[in-house]
Amino acid sequence: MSTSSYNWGMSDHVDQILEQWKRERPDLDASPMGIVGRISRLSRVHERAIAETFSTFDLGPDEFDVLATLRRSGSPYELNPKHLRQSMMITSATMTHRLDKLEERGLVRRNDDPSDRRGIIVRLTGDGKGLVDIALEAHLETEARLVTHLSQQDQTALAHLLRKLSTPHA
Amino acid sequence: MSTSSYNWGMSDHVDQILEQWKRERPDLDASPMGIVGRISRLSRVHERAIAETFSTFDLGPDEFDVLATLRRSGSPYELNPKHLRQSMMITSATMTHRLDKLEERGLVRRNDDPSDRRGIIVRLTGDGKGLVDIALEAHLETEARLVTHLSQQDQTALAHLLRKLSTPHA
DNA sequence: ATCGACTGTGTTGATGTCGACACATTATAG
DNA sequence: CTATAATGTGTCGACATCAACACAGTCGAT
Repeated sequence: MSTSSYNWGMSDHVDQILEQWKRERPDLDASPMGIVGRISRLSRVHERAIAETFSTFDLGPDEFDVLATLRRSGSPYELNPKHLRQSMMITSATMTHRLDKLEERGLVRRNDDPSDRRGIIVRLTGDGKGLVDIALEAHLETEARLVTHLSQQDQTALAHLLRKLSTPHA
Repeated sequence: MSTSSYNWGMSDHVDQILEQWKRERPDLDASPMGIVGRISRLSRVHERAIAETFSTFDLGPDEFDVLATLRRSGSPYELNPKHLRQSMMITSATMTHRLDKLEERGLVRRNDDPSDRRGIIVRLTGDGKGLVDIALEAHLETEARLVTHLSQQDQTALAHLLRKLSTPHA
């Protein structure tokens, strides 16, 4: 049982699931799992590979997300927690915790927001910028490796379809 | 800032990220994010919608996964924890915890494995089967809703490309 | 038949995440 | 201007998950 390591190129784990449902619940159409299920599963696989890359830099994917969001926002690498939260779809509790850890390590700093006394502004430090800049290169190499076995055309087509799926109000 | 609600059908969140990297790190090719990043993000969005559906049945997606794996394995709805773990890519600690909860609620039962005294066999109870059978229908409706704005052709093409991406040894 | 390596399950401690709430500040309605 | 609602950040308690380890049972080489 569990033909997990044998794969002759046509059937993946999700295909097996679809076949099982077809047999057990032929009254239902499980085809959406062909998309949703694979996305969920791929996401888990990718996250592990990515986490391994970041472990080289003593970073978690979560921490990298914060640093990278600040980095790509451009100089002076400042954003408020609300923007960061919305960008990465996490709650305020999680963001507070992440920022605490990053601030302890000197990778970001929290400063007062001059325009709103409730708010703060998170700023990438020099150390933070240096770390994210090198981690980013390793990260992109990992991501490239995860998709290399697709042809360039397939990669383009897949990205296009995923973008369509991401925008319900098309 | 955050043109989040403005969307004329071409640009999504990941596109904005790609543009930012292009500006800040033009030396790097961030295009793999067009696939990996979207998969990660879609997975989070989907998981929330799916979790909401299951909450109707006082189930988490994690618990449903166990019940559904047993259900679709067919009568007598028995699998060992190792098979379940491999199928859903979690550790033994997590599986033990999930089974504890499901067993407390009377949805599964742990029995001795007659062929291996180390092992056990997890069996779906009548209650468990009843619950998973109705939860499955609601779940599939949710999943169908998540992909309906793609044409049938796009859905087929996307599923096909995702399967390719899922099988590195093609 | 025996000894060592491996396997299946469970335990423990740590961590990341969330929901619900708290507090101060800002925005809005009258 | 004042009262009320909304907002930005943080705190607290609960929970799912993981890595590392523990232990009993099985397998395999000799």
